[in-house]
Amino acid sequence: MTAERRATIQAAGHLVEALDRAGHRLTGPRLAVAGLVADRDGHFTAADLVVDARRRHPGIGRATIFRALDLFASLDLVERVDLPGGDHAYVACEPVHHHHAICTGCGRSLDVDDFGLTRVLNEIGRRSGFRVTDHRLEIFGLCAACQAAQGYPA
Amino acid sequence: MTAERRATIQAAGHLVEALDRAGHRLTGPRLAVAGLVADRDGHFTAADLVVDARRRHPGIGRATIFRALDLFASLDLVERVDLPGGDHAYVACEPVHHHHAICTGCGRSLDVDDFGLTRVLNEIGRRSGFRVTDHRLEIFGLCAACQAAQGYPA
DNA sequence: TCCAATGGTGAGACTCGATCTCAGAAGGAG
DNA sequence: CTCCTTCTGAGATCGAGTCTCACCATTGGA
Repeated sequence: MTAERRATIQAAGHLVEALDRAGHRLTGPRLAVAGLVADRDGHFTAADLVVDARRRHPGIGRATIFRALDLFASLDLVERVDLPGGDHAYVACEPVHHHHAICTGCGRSLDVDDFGLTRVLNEIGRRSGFRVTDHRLEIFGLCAACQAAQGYPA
Repeated sequence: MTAERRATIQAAGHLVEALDRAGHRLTGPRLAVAGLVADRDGHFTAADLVVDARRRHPGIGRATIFRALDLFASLDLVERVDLPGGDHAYVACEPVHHHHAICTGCGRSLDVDDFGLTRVLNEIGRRSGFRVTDHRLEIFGLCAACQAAQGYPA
């Protein structure tokens, strides 16, 4: 168990470190979920993780996975996104404000910073009298690799 | 029934017209749902409409309401938005591309046009190689009226 | 070393929004 | 009116997410 634990900590390094820093216990199940999240490439649903867990860490309960995801989300280690179809998904990400560009081809997501959005929001507030307190921008499209694969011109 | 039908058509005029134009039947239940949507001020959940319907048009099934909302959404007469809490809601809107600013005080929503967002998205695409095909911007905050009510300085 | 307090866990029941199914009821072209 | 198609209501069903509860693990104090 200790070897597996060490391997997980290595794979999910920053997740584990952030958990520790926030004063949460580094339990086996949490490390396992952190590992599954770290191994995921792109967005995933809670159900995806449940399936992964059943395969790679049988014995972990569904509730524990939801709890771990909630915890990660509360620490901004993971973010909830809403797919165009209305499904909820999660994306592992850095704990700073940014947005996600989600590739509809491969499902990977790309962190995107502000690029002037704040200015646009300020403009909206100024013109409409609306006091913006929160916002969410989700971008959908094709990443460079998927464009190439589908023969788009560069 | 015909009088009620005429009244509904008047209240939910553009919804009904759009349905007709798209070649869908103007049935009683659909007109009723269209009327409920038109009477709503701000965002609402499917459950809200179900409650409204039970009161004002008993006899309309739950499934019918969901089907009508799906239909309206497919015609861009109504848009699905995802509230910060993760709930799904709908907003009646004009069938042109725009975004919603949702007031967390009163729940009303304000249609917002582009205000430079397209430029931001283009910039994102240019810098990252991502080919943006779709996006969703949701803005949360306080409308002018709610700010005044809560004593914010102008 | 023991003990109690705190925090975490698995299992399974439960909630509730949303979808599906199916028999029957309307719309509407002719 | 007749017939075909589309639509509808009722209720079953699904499924994501939450809750409860008894039990386990870790920690820090004595």
